Amino acid sequence: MLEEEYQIDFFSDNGFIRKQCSECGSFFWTREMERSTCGDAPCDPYSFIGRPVFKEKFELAEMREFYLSYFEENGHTRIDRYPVVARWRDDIYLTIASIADFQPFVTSGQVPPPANPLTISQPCIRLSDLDAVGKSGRHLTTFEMMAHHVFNTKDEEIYWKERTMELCDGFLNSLGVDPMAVTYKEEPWAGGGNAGACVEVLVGGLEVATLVFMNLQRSKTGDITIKGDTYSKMDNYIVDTGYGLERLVWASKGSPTIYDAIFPNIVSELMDLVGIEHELDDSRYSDILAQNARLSGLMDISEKANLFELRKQVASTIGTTVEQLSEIMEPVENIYAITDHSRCLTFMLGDGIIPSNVKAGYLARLVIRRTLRMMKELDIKISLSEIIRMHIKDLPEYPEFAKKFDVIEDILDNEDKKFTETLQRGRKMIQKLAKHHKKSGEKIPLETLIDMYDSHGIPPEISKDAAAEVGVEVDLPDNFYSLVAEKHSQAVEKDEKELPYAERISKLPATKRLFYDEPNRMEFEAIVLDIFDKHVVLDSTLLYPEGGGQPADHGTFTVENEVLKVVDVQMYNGVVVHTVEDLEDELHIRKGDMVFGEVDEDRRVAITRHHTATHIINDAARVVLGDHIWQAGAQKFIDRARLDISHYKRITSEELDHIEMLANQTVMQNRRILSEWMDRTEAEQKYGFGLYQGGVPPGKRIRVLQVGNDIEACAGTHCTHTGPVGPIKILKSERVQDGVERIEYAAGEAAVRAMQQTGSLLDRSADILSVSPEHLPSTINRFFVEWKALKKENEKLKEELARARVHQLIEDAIDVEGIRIVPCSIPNADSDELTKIAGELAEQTDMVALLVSDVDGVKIVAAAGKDAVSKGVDVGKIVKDMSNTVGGGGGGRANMARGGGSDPSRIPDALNSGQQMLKEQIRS
RNA sequence: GGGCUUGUAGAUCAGGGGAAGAUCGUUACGUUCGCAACGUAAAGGCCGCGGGUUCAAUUCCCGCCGAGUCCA
Repeated sequence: MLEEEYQIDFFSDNGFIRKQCSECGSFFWTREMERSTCGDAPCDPYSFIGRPVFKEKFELAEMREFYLSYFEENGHTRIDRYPVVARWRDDIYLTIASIADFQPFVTSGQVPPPANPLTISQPCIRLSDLDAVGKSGRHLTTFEMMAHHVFNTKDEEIYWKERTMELCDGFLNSLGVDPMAVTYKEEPWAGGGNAGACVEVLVGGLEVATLVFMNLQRSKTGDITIKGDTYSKMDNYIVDTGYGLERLVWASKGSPTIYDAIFPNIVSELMDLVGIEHELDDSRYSDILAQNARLSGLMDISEKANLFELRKQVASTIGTTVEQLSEIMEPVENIYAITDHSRCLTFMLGDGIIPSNVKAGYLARLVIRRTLRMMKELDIKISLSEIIRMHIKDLPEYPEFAKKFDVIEDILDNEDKKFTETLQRGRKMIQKLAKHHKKSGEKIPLETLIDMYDSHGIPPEISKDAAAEVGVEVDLPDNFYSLVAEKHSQAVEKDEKELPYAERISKLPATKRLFYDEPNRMEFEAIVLDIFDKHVVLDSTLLYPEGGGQPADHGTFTVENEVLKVVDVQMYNGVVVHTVEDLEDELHIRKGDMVFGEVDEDRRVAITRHHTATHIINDAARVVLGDHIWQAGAQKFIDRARLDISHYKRITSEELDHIEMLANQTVMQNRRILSEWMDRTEAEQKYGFGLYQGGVPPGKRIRVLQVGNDIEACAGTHCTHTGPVGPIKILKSERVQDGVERIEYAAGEAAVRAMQQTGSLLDRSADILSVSPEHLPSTINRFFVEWKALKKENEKLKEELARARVHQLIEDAIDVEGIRIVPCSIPNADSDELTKIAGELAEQTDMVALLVSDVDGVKIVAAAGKDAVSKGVDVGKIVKDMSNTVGGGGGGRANMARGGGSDPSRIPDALNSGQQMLKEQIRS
């Protein structure tokens, strides 16, 4: 990053000088002439612990309010926080920074910001340093990023670097900071395809804010290189700041750890429960924690080796051993981590994440299981939801969480149960394996441990424990989890679908979409703006382009008696592109032509009904299942539609019936469906992010659709009233992932057809049994029971028959050197019968049975008694040979073999040769 | 979205191309005044569903359905 990027008048006007850090070499600005280091770790250690840097102590709510009102007073509009689950984005699951709220559409300039300049305190979740949480004294999974943002365009600049620095410095001063303790460090920033100059704000060795001046975007032809990538200037340039609320509170209190600063009540309550004295007043005790935090500020402790190093250093400075120190630290660290994790879960679950085995839900489950494990380790008797209740009480600024508590409790009980089951299963598996290894006197190999974790979710510590109980050792390397990561091959990055003709399309004006204002009109005239291959762009259209889970309309274009079938319609940046079927000698249609267009009405109507039905079902499902459900996807077809919703249990058939009934009641009430194009920001403020159930549409204005109590941003086609949707029939539900249920249903004529189909299925089935459909269940049950009884009886009879034959066959046996052999053809006996007879015969230890039957080709079964086998008889070989003779194959063991073939005419030959072989085996 | 594991008796699981097993539970009988315990015996299986390969599939292959789990 160029030096000139940091030549800001603010610095020179306010007595700052630019220096180069004697430790790390980076440049920084300071008011203190003598300073030689940049103020950042590891060049400077934390100096604020025990020596708060601001005039007074702040609690979280106080600091948040202080910050927001400071920026309000300085011309910023305060806006509400966004959810911690980034539902408006498909590239990240969690909101990781305040700027994430405005990506991609606001930052790219497609959508205006809700206010400009604005200020916000955005709760964020980052799980990347999960292992350090609790141990480092400063890491959190959840934090609030307080920010002021400015979105400058090439036409209008609100403010840029000067004002940003001024505001930051002013804010710190109003907190009563010692101006000499503040340094501003230069640090190029890059992330998410953007980059820019950045100033890190350091107070007392702690980074409390980052000021990013985002004005670059990644570009292959760019002339600015940062961290190996090339960038070029953007038309828009954005002030992206981030002030760490929790860190500022920590700095204001100067407590040994950030945890003691931000949630002291819950920490001490948990300490009480575990029976640890958390005596921050005890200077020796708080010294240990402070020393730990100071030193860990200087290193990355995500590696176990580094944690040990940290312990060693802390132990030596306070004059104790690593073991003693660990004994003190570990329970405390776990309590810090539990408190942090449960706060994280409060936000996650409060904002509606449902734990699952995929996506954002998996992250929630990951945190839940870590927390439960630590709670088990410390033997904390209260439930996780109780801890969450404490957080909710501590966070009155978030009244929305309290309303969700009952659901959260239910979800967590469920998760606890599942985790316990998984662990039980795991213990059993490990112990079984361990017993096996104990016999051979080996350790359990690492590979097995990785498998247990990877495939069954058993943490290696648990595996180790379980194995130890059986007395088997386990090697558990420090880098276990990175070994697991290695096992997962790098995912191949798929190529972005390159849009053909992108350039030509970008030059065309947005197509007028007529179907919103005139939903019932099916014919139109329009002018051809451009044609490429089979793609036609018009100035206006009635055909709906695929989007929002609604498939494209079909239809026809007529130009001078030539009819073209439209088979696909897509929209790119507001330009609707129609694809027609086989444009033969391309010249039937030219730029500037007037075309007569017609929509395939049956298709449109069917899809429209299903789309409206989707909203009705969603509304009904929320009533039946609860407010936590969230649309996770939807697709409409001509004959049915499906809706995926987040829900933490399986939907029961009673619930499904209830949903279906409510949906049909909504239809029968023939309620009006309201649709309105609204300013995006206004809509968000009025209806919240529930609008974006089906995804976030781009654009300044969005179409807000109200069906029953369901209000969503939706660009699809809809009935004007609920009545015309017609009957709604739920077809089935399935669990598409853990935590996501799919409901499939048909509406209108499709529903009638579906009901007719099930009806006819019942009628046909009932017909076969000559009963009426209402007697089907009992009749089928009777048949099934009878069938089982008959099967059993049949088996018994075969056994009896076999025994009966056995007597006869024994009499016919041929004696060969003390071994009685029975070569015999038994017509019409199936292979089960042969097996029973042969088995029965071979009970006699000196007997060999060679049985052949002509059922379904040829079946051969042979069995030999013990004595016969010890004399060298191997019926496996014999059957193999005989089977070959009859055109098939077979084999088995020396005492029992089966085979068969397809040529019954050779049965005598096979029997003869088998008999010969047998005699040879006995004699040799 | 990608990977791995898994579906066998009411429950927990073993087995594995050639006659479906164990333990617990259930029932009956024996012992007992009765119960527990013990002994003896029995009942209980579309080996998840549908295809394929094979003389033969619960077993191997493919698809579907269900369950579990790791990762992005």
